[in-house]
Amino acid sequence: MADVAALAGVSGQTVSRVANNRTNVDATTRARVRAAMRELGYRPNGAARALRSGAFHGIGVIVFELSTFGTTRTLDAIATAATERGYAVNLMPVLDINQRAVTAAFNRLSAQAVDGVIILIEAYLLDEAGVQLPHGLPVVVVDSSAHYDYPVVDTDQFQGAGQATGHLLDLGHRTVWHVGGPVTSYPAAHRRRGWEQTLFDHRREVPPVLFGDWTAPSGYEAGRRLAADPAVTAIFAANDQMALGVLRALHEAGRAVPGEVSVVGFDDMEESAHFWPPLTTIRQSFSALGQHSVESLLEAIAAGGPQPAPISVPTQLIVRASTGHKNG
Amino acid sequence: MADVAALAGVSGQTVSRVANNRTNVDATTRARVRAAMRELGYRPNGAARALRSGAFHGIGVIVFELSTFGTTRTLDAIATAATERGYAVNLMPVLDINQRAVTAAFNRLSAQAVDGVIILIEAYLLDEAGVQLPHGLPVVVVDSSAHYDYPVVDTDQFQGAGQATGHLLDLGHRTVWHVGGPVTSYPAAHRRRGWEQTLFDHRREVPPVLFGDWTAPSGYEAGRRLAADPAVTAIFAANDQMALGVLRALHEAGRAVPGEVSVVGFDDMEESAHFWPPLTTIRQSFSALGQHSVESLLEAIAAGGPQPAPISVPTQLIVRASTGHKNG
DNA sequence: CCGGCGCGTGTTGACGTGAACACTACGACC
DNA sequence: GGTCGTAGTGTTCACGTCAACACGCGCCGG
Repeated sequence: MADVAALAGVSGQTVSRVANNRTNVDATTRARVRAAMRELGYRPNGAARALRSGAFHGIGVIVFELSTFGTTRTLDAIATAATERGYAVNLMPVLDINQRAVTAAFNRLSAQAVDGVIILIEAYLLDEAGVQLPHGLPVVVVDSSAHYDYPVVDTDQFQGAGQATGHLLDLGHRTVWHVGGPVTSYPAAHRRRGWEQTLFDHRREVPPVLFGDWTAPSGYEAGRRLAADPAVTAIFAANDQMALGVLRALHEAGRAVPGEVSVVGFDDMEESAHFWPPLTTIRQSFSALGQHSVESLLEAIAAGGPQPAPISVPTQLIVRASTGHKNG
Repeated sequence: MADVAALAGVSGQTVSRVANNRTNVDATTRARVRAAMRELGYRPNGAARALRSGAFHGIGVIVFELSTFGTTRTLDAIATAATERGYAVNLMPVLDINQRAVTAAFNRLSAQAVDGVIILIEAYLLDEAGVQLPHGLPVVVVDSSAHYDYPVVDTDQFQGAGQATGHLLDLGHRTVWHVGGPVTSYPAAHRRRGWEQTLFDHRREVPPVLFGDWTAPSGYEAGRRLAADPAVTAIFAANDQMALGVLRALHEAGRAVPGEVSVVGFDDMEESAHFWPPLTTIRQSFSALGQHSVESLLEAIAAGGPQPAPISVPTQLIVRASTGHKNG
């Protein structure tokens, strides 16, 4: 900055004023400073700025694996929303699911230049790791089961599972089998409860749950067992990837979809519309999820502290070719 | 920091020494400072640190859309590699594909606290936007067609396309049809040239390319046209998502895969193994891609300037059920 | 003709940290 | 017993920026 000031023949303060687009600078002076900036390739030092102003204009996002579909989409929405509001996004990956790794991520966090944090990993990991979140750092958790004193944003898992199950019952199926997510996952538990409650409300039998781990192979494994049981005519998988595995198992067993068996997923990945057959599923609005998290966090930052204000994002049933009337 | 120092009855410098794990601090003093830190919830100010040391220990990653599979996986690998080396990852999304948005992203970049940048968007966007990369900021481009003076890291698209095409010819197919990526995309162009060259080397007829846009719907559209042509027995799609669309179109047209038509994709997404039928594809090592980019960038940062040292990551043919002998 | 006001610009200092240097106390060695 | 080295700690200052205040000049009204 000093170099720019010298070249333009002004003081550093004037350079600062130009850099920040202040009004009280003469037009010719401004032009001279701009020229000097370009010539020297000057760019303001973010660290000094942050130090001076006390705010970093950055948020941290703690993630586990980007490879999972939902996390990625949410992160995308968060990044977009944050950028639009002039905030930078700092990615903080947790390298391993264990206490040490999570704690390490939070220590890294402490040293980072962020004004607040969005937590995208499942709450049970935090519980297990027993992490202590830094004081005075606003936090938003994207997982409705978090029992911390932080604002929470999440998809309405319970409602979505109800839509999926209800849709299958409406089609005349006696009951609905469920391929669930991992036992440890709270979102998976909410979907399971939504399914269970709907069956209960309709006074239907509740078949045993087959647990998967969100991946297509685990869905395939569950699908093979379900395909072997002729009583099974309707399956609700806790996400689209497992539904894909179920579809493959049904194809291999020669059971027609939706002729003999109907299948519903959850998430509405881009690909789901092109599975064979195209998958009926529950659409989550990841963009709404991301936007709300950023908004909540920035509110908390502005207010100087976190204020719990849970937000629940509704889901939408997308009917495609993988579901049909029983014996239809 | 001053508060901690006062509470522990030491100078600020000693607190600094403890925070940085220097050796020359008495054990009892160290313990006292640690206790004071905990009590006051002290965390070092990243901005001041960066200002003092001149290095931010952070890298920026410029991305367009996280929703595309390859970008996400690469970003994941970059984040992991960077974190392992003690670097923070700053996500810089380009909100729109147009000159203004790209330029805006680069301006944002200038103000950000990063020591270097990895560019994950396609090089042609940079060309079109005519952006001027900041001076003195090391850059690595993940797109082998970049003609800038920066280190370049990319998957060997040409080799991969050759493997895919060669595999189909080995199975006895007369020639191979191609569903290509967007005309503007250089990686798509490389894959197209790899396919073309292989057909040429085997003295086969080169059918016209059907251009898609990487998405399953565009693959579906291309697939419908190919399905209508009985001469088509082998299709190489430029990515797995388009291959998925092709598969669906073939199913709908009643053409058996691989009985009548063989299909190969590119990327090896997690789901590809569970498509119906499971998809033969070309696996890219995204983790290698990410790791190499980070390594190249950190080298450039350490050296004080970028040094072109192109890295090409090999591909691997993964044979699954979607390909078979002609008329087999 | 003088006081005051407003605009454009310069000067000073502080944000939190850590390198460089200064200093003290104490043990080892000749 | 004096000199030197070393471990532990304190003091000073600069990193780049910007808010707060100070200054000078021209213009207006009285």
